[in-house]
Amino acid sequence: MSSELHLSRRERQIMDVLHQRRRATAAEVLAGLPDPPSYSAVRALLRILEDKGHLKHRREGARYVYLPRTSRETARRSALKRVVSTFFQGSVAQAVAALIETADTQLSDSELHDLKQTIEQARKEGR
Amino acid sequence: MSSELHLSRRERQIMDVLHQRRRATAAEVLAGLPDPPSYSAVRALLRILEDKGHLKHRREGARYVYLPRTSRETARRSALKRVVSTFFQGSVAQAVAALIETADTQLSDSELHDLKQTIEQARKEGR
DNA sequence: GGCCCACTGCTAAAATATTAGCATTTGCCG
DNA sequence: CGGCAAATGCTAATATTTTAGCAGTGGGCC
Repeated sequence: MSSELHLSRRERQIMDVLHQRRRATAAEVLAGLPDPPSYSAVRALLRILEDKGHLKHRREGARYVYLPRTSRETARRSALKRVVSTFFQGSVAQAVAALIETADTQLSDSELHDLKQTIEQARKEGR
Repeated sequence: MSSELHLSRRERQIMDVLHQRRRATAAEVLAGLPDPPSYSAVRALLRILEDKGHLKHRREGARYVYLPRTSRETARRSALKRVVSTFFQGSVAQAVAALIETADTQLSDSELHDLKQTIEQARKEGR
């Protein structure tokens, strides 16, 4: 949880690529980085991140495929939590409203319908 | 927008404190930092962030009060956008669902009601 | 099997971020 | 109006991050 705060700039960028793609080879990570450095720079960082426990790798044929060590759900939750607490003073309701109102959002009718369902269910469950 | 990606670890931590508090003195920023460094270290960073255009300061009596340069709305939007794209593959609907379902969320009945309103309005506006 | 290409591991140099210390300024209060 | 407490500005040292280069390894393909 607090670990994210301690990541350096490049480390964070790499973890972002990994979370976005779920899994990636070193070459794919490189391709996903802004102002991409050299290939071996990326691999050095990947090794460091693995040492620190932020990711793991699997051998896949000749190469390594890297994956975040944190589960998808956990990572999502903690990312949202941070945004809500930093930018919305902890108000989930405000954050949801902002998400929906954001101009380039384009929620479909059926998505909106589903969301209402989700909300209704939350209400019933007494959250 | 891309600027956030280029912030160093401490710079980011400081901007987070500033966004959370809206405004803060150097001492308050220091208090809000994890593994707090020295006071003058914080002030050096504040000056750097100001040079880079990420924040501004106002004189207030004897001291400076620092503020983010980006508007609240813009900062919120871009933070959400980043999370949605990194952790939810761009699906706003999924992100909203995750926010609502998060266990420690505790949305009140009236908040849920308001959210439904917001959604209904989005639907009407054809978003 | 042998060759080649694409990958990995490691290490040391360069660039950047982070820090503390000290000199200076400001404003309040007796 | 003088002095003190609490700020700030600056600079140079230190720590960390970031990088590239080179040597080694694996595996597919002829």
